[in-house]
Amino acid sequence: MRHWLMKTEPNEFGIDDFADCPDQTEPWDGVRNYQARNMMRDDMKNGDRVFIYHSNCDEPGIVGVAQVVREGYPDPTAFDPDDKHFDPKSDPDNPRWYLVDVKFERKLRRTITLAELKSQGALEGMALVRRGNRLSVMPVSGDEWEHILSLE
DNA sequence: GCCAACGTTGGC
DNA sequence: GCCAACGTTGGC
Repeated sequence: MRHWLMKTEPNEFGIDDFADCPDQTEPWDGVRNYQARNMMRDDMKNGDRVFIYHSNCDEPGIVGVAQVVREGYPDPTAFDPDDKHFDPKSDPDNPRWYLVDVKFERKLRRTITLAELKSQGALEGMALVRRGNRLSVMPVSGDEWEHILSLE
């Protein structure tokens, strides 16, 4: 089993919105980055666990844990002209964008902030804490996962 | 295939 | 709101 981290903007879709959605399950649509796409399409498997991270907000950091419950499939929002993530170059016969469904597992007792993550020597290899990182889906090693949970 | 211009991300 | 970092686009 692998571990991951997925970013979301709390003013768009935060951890509380996630906890409130039907079946507590959400198709992680709208990702338009090829590296992130490849991980969702090829690497994320049912049962993999995922940190939910709040970005672009007052207190960026890890706020919850989720689980992959449906493996990569074409992102329907790419085909919908009325959707803000519509991509006319994504052909239904040859989809450009993929997503996974994730299920809310729990909210952390507190936000583990980006500042705190950056202060941890054990985490300096994480893509998240490196400068200029813009990936919205990224792998987390087993050791990093355990270390982060131990901070809670 | 290079690379300048442009758009987006996201911390601060 | 600023701006650095990065990805994408498109002319050549």
